[in-house]
Amino acid sequence: MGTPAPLAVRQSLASLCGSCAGSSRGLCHGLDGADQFALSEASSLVRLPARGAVFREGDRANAVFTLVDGAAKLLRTLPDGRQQIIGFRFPGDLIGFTARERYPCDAELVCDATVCRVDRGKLEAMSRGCSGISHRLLELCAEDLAAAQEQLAAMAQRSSEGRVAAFLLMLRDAARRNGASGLDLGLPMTRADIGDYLGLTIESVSRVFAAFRRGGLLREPSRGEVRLLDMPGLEALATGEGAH
Amino acid sequence: MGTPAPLAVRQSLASLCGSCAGSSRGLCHGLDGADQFALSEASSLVRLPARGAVFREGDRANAVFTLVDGAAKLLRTLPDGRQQIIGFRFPGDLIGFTARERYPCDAELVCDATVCRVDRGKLEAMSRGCSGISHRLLELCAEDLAAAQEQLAAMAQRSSEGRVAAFLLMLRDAARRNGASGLDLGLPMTRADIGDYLGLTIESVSRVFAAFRRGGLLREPSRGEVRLLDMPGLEALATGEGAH
DNA sequence: CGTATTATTGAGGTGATTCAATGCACGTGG
DNA sequence: CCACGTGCATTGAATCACCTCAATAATACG
Repeated sequence: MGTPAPLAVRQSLASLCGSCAGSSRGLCHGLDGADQFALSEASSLVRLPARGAVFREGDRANAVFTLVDGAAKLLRTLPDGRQQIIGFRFPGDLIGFTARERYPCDAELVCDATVCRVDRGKLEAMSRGCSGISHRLLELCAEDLAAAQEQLAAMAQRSSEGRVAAFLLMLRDAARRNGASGLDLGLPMTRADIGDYLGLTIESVSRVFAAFRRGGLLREPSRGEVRLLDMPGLEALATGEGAH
Repeated sequence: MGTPAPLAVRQSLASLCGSCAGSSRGLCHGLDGADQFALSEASSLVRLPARGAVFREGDRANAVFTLVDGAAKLLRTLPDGRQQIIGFRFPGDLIGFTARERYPCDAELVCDATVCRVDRGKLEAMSRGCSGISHRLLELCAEDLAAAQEQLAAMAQRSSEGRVAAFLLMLRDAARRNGASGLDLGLPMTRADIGDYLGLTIESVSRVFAAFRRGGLLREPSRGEVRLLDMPGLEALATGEGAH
């Protein structure tokens, strides 16, 4: 992990950075070539299986990760054993960035995935040197914060249909950021995951999906896929029309 | 606003910084004397009345504020006119820090308050110079993020009693950070504010308070004051005993 | 003192949950 | 190839928690 990446990996990272610089979320976004190169020197690609943990709550936060491919969930296990899902992460998203010594939650993959691991010490050393990275980290943190607060607002006073609609639109936005149309979505997470995220039971989630299907808002061509058919309808539900 | 603070104010800031350096949350925490002085040079004290706005959603984010005294709420106005309260802030808390160009939400005072205004340009210039401030900002942002995620977890699957209990404990923690016992709390916000924060109606909030009073969990000696009588009971409710 | 604002309390309705049963897809082993 | 088990999703019926609507009470303020 601490050793320099072999040439082949370094090259894949270079191209990776090339692509993630185009995204509005990646770690490299807005960095100049030198910074990007420095970053790729400190990083390594890791392939992990579905249900694998990127890290666990309480682990020493020795690295940050960029999700290259796949999908992950951030979660905290509650005292009574249930899990609260904090959020989902998609390709291009940063995972595990914190100012604390230990990770504040688990990061678990919902399907096979590839992550780009960046050593924290090296990242911090770099961020002291070049203010570009340091500023970028702050931006990312602020963005995460805004997203969390957004979601908070979303969650508190929305009906089950509103929550699921908002969730689907979030999924759509994530897909769009990665170049997809936003009409056909991968839905790698289970109903249980969605429920734990939205504060609903499995059954409620299932019923809402069924209602959306009946109402012509979406289709599910197969397990793990959704096609959104009525964006305006979903937007309306998510925006609180159906708040109560 | 852009002019240097008069000597009297500067002195009060010096003492302010002295006190806030003791807190674990203030902007100055962990900064050395020189940094603290530089910071006080860039700041000014402002006194605002209850219901006054520190800033509004969409305003250019030209400054960050430390709440010196009083209490504030952060909120977003929903399309249908209701307000979603993102969070409450208490003395020592930083308000309005963002990486974006504009504030993402309103900041409104729930009672008369004093804030310490720091010009953003100066703060950023300083943060480029001394990495102490820059790192502190990142820490604060990460802390806010953790708090928001914590609250998210709290909110989603808790009963009304659990939510109010969690809210009271949050208030207690804020009071403790400012040196109070945590038993007698100021409760400057209305039931409506609490409801908008917790995703409950005014009536539900009122009923929960009534139930807590009947159950001997707390007393309300007067409007705007609470005395917590049964911490373990409240903790139990907040921790999800009464999850459903 | 009267008015506005905030808080409380009750009765009834609605939506999400709980409990329970069934369906469906997938992999495994006979 | 089919029987079986497992995990995930769906659906139904009954319950319960919170909301809505409405009236009253307490408090603050001019």
